[in-house]
Amino acid sequence: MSQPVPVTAKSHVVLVDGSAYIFRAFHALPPLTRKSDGLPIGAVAGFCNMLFKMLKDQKDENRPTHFAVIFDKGSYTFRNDIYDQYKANRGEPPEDLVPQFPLTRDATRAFGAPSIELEGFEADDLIATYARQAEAQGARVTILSSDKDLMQLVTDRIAMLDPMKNKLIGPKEVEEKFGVTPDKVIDIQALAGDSVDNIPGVPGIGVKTAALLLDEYGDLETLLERAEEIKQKGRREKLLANAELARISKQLVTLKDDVAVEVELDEMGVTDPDVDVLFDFLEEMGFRTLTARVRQALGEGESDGLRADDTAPEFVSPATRDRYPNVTFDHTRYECVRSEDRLAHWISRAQEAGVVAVDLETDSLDSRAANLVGVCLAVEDNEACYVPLGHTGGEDMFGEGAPDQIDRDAALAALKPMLENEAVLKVGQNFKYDLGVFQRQGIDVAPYDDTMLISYALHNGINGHGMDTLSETHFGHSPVPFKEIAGTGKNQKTFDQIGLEDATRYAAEDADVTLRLWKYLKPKLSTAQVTRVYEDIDRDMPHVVARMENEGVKVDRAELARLSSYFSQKMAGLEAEAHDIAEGPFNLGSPKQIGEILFDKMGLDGGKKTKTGAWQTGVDILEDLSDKGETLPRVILNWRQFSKLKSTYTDALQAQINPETDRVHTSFSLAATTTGRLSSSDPNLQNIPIRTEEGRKIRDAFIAEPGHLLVAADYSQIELRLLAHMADLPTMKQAFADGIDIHALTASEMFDVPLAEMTPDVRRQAKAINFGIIYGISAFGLAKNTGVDRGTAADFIKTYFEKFPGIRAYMDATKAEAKERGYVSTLFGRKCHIGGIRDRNPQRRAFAERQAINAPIQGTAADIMRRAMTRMPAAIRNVDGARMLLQVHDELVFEVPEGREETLIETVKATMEQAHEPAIALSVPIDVEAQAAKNWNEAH
DNA sequence: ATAGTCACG
DNA sequence: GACGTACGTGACTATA
Repeated sequence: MSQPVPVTAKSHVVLVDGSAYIFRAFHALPPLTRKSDGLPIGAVAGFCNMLFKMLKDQKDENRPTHFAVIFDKGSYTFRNDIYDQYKANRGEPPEDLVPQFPLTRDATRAFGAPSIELEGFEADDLIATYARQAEAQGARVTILSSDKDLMQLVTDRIAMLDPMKNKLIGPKEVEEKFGVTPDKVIDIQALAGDSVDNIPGVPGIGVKTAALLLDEYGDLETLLERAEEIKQKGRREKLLANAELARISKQLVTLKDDVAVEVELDEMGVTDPDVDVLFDFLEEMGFRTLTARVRQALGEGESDGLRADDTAPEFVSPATRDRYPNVTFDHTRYECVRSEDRLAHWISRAQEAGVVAVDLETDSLDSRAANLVGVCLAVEDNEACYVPLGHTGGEDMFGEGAPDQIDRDAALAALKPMLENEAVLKVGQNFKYDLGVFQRQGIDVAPYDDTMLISYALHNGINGHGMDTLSETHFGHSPVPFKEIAGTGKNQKTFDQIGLEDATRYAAEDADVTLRLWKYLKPKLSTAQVTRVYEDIDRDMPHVVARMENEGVKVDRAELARLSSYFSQKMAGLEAEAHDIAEGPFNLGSPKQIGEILFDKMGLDGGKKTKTGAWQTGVDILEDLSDKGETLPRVILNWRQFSKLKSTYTDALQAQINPETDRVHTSFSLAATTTGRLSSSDPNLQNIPIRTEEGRKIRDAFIAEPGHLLVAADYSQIELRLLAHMADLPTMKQAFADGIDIHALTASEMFDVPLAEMTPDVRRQAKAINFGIIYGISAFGLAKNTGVDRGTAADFIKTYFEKFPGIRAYMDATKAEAKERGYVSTLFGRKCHIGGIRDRNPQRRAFAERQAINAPIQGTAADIMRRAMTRMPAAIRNVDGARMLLQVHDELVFEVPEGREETLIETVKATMEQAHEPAIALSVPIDVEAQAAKNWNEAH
């Protein structure tokens, strides 16, 4: 049991929010039951794992000296006297959780920790009391909870730790969440309210608005007193009308930190548990794995080899923050460069160093609309400069007009030799953007590295690759947020309007961080054995893709406008028809209303609810109803199709056309997917309709310039070819070698039908199966997709495995590899990290397994495509006027002067078909089909 | 902001 | 034995 130990400045007090933990564990963990009698004990198991890890598996400086678990007691507290609706929305706890409440208290005692609760108070109040007491003694406190109500307690010495996500919550994180320092959190909550606890707050005021108001007025009371002064009418009236509600809310959310506790803080001193009591308890629960671990830990002493449990958190405290390398950022050393002399000085420093981080600031996120506002260079940690070139205003500018700046063209001319100097490596973060801007200035930056892509080669699937994420992950440092210097909302300043001091602080830091990321991440490429992936596949993508984005694709606005009104007409007709059948108007765009009409009002069968309790009205459901003879579902589906086409394509696309060139410029993301594919956005040009006749019409609007043609070149069945190679499927490989229709071949093998007698229907089923295999097949999924029942689908899969015996071995080996290493690899060595592959929850694990099966196939195809793309500019240089415009995963689109299309097709085909060479040899041929036409529709 | 739906490979 | 499922994306609309 615990022993009395005085709390001092050296103590580390750990307080567990027991009630909150078991609720979360109950929902997050699989529903285990005790073997002996079927008693549900999943939450208790999670709780015990957590306790065990906490007490035994910690590094010395983090080991708790004092430890207790705090629970809620009863449901009536002093807060109910203040506001009778407090937590009135809470239902009864789940039936399976109720018996686990007393067990967690037993568990706490079995581990030798005090279990603390007090009538009339919530666990939060007791935690607040103890935390403040400990802090007063100078001790360090860690609260195990993710409850935001506790965030008001956070200080330099009091941190929270989310035990499920293993995320440390300090003052910085609280500020990220609420936008104010921890001491203002209660004011935020008083204004914003909380639907979970039924705290009313001020209706219509959310966290964001509350933070803004508090920022301006300081605290809640001042705000309420001066509410008359608020400019926005809505906010003013809401606050005036609900001031009392806000005051009550504040009382409700304020934790009571002076509870007359029964157990003193000093009594929580950590001791070893009584082994007999502990083992008795574990045995009784039937926790065999945990029993073994505890035994091992006690037997082998401190230096045991315990393995971290999948679901148990690794315990990290603020003290471990210093594990990050070199994180001192000193903004005072950044220089704002205002003369050509100083610029020359920085350029020569870059030349001497041989490596320089480069970052551009512009007035827009769209690199084509963007005007250059400034350039940053970083040459060493903390040694960075900002060169303003296009600032138009700002608060540190006296009088009116723009500040003194170096002439933009002179600065670019001075920078150009260094940027193009082979002996100086330029480092950028998401460099595609900057390269695109430089290209438009006639500067071809080389050589360069992109820290985003280095991170992508190293950690795809583990963390994001944006600069802020990388800085936080690797350095524990959050760069100055753009919002901090530019504000938010419609009054947000663009970069040219920001004062030079703020601009320098923000911009130079970006370059500084980028250079440090490069120093930190680049050497990891070779240790992780992904140097080839980065250098041979990814590194040249930024300038190649920047070029494609700059080119854009020509779109016929008039054609889109015509289609738009055609779709409108169709929609109007269908809408009238739908309202007629439903005998009343409703919003066809509202899934909620559709569900209510079909299943509540009309009382149709076959309704299913989503996990949020709404009726499902997706295609599957509506098609089912339609097959049963209902007319309304078909009408809805048709309306939806036209609505989609109109809103997403004909209308949205018109708005994206650059009026000067009549061209549309998408943005390709090079590090967005877990498999190596690109993605496209603003607008997404990788999902332009093709599958239906009406949708295909959109493609008529994607055209070539007069005197030019579009060429579309597609890899044919590349994923199935790669599957045949990787899983070693001789029959399939032979079929590809012979140029046989692969889906027909599959059908013939599976259903014993000679190729000559193949029917479209049988072939269609085989095609669905082939796709299913690539996706990590399940009988359910296949059944849903082919329309056969689940038993038949299961038979299909069985037959497939028999006819193509390599498949099973491939799948098993891939799953095993994922489980063993946490990632799978493409043929080129790109690692795809798979989260959840060791998850105890069978559903999540199965999902991860399907990802693992699919990733090497999809990823290898993506690698081949990337290689083809980076080789393409050199390959098509001999075709005058040919330009690469778009990539759609297995397709590239080009524009070429009429008359040269045949040469281009020949070159493109060869480049694409040989893109994997010489890195790998394939036992299947790679085939590319290409066609030229006036528009994208006919080029297929 | 999130959920539902649907467009693509 | 039950449970939910094809892999990878992005955009729009309704709704909270």
